[in-house]
Amino acid sequence: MNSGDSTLTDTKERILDAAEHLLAIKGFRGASLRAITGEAGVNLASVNYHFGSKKALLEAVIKRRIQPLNHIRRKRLEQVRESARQKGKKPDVKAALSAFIEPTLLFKESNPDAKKFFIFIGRSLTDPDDTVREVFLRFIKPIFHLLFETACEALPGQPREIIFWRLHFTIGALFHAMHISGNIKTKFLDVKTGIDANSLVNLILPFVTAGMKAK
Amino acid sequence: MNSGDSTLTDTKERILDAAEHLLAIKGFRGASLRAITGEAGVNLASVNYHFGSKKALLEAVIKRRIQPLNHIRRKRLEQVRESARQKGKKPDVKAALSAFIEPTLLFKESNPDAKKFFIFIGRSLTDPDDTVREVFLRFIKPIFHLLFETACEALPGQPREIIFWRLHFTIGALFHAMHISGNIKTKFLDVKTGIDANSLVNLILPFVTAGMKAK
DNA sequence: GATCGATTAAAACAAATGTTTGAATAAATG
DNA sequence: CATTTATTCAAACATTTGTTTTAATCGATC
Repeated sequence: MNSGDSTLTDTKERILDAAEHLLAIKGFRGASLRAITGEAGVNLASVNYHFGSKKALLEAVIKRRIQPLNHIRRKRLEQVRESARQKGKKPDVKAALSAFIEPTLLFKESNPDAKKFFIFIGRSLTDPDDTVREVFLRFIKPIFHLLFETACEALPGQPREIIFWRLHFTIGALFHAMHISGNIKTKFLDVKTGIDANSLVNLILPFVTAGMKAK
Repeated sequence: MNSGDSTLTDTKERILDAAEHLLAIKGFRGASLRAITGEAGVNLASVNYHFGSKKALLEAVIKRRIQPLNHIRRKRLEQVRESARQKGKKPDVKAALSAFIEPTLLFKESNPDAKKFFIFIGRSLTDPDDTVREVFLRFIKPIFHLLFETACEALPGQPREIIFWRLHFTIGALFHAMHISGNIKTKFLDVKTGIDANSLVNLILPFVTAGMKAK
């Protein structure tokens, strides 16, 4: 019986790893269960046995990575708000953006396999498959709202609608950067995509900070 | 015989329209030829008869919209460079960005059907399907290079690599905005997606201009 | 009006998909 | 050890996919 030992979860984790890889490069429809189980070295039927369906596998793949990431993002965003409240000042815009962006980008180096997931996140909101978008949105929504509220506190002069759109521009810039920087191809539109997470943070933060503060 | 009359091209255009619609909302793999021909009201085999293959249909769909769009973007970008050269000054950053962004967004209102294509463009660079990315990249690359050179002239103080990444952030912000603003769902992460093109231009231009100029 | 090429139509094709089945094997339990 | 449960495995299932085929229909030209 399943008692949390590694022999059983081995199969599940091998499936998750292979699925993560293939979902990232092939998408939900393009990653067939035969390809996934083939790469994982397990039987085709084991996906439906362990997860129930392909959609449930997708959810498991996303949840495994997003949940710990969201935990960090939430903690850092609440830190920014709390420390500002203690000082009696409004939160710093750059700090708020950094609280969301830095964990997201550094996440790549937290786990060697997370790199694959980068490509997947970068496509999450525009994925042609309803299921993928729906699952990702469910996870992203609460964090996005927290980021939004923090940004509104940091920029009390700006209308909320403008902040909303500018955060979407930020997300767009970030996710696009994640997609191309996580790409297998070494070049994308002639830019070297092999860039380390810290450098990318230092590139994107000034850009979006200036954008949020604009005018 | 084909002599350019509307009865013949009618079938091809009906296929193109239906394909554009379904490719946008379902993606390349999700849009089946049966669904496309069904919506177009034509026979299944007519796609392979008129276009040769599904991939060739995809190329035709993209080319039909992208080519005229690229023509406008190229003209406007060259205008920015030329008028700056005549004045003996460097190009204006905002003008350069506007030359690329404005036609892209206004394109939505040039054609009532182009709205569907919006979603497709918004996903073009991160599409899970190799074919889609490859075809879009082929069309986007030369314009992106022109935009890059213009931006380098406008920001002579900045290293080219930084400009390169910031333009990618710009593209990411723009395409993400296109995707959600072209979306069928009226709400996306609680923001109203039904926004007219001019308002979106006025929202995104200050953001990316400030981002390009940052520090 | 007959002929010939272009287009449409219905049917069949082979390949690939997610899922289910039922037997075989392994592991755990009494 | 015997038995029960969990897991693996190969095979088959029913759909769906893009493409091809072959015949029917249409349109223009002689």
